[in-house]
Amino acid sequence: MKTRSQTAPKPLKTVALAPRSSGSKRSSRPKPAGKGDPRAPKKPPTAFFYFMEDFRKTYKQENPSVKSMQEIGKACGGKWNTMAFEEKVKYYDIATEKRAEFEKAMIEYNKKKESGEISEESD
DNA sequence: TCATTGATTGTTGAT
DNA sequence: ATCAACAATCAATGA
Repeated sequence: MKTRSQTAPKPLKTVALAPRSSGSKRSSRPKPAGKGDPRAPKKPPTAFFYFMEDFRKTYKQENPSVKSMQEIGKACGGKWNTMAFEEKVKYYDIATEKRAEFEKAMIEYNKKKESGEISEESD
């Protein structure tokens, strides 16, 4: 409800009227601004990641032989899909709070940039 | 690097 | 000029 995301597939507008007109495939990010940013707020882990932290331990206990995150990741995704929203909401809640802080940090970060770019702290 | 999914951000297109 | 949507990249882990 507050955030725009949260897996809320809403009907589009422009897309409905103009599906893909103006052929312009923006393949790849035109301007990777977040590459050389001095102190750009990094993205906080998503609910899935938080769940993974907990799942990792559990999975490791049941599968001490499995150390590859690749396999755990698949297992995580599999279970994540079977998990009830009530269980997931718990991780969503954590991630949501983190995002709130991240958003705030991003706003200030943008302001700084707008103000006059951030001085690269000469260490 | 790989895989998982979610989330964010940026750019562009259209009105 | 502003809204809306898309699209791609990134986030951590652990060998």
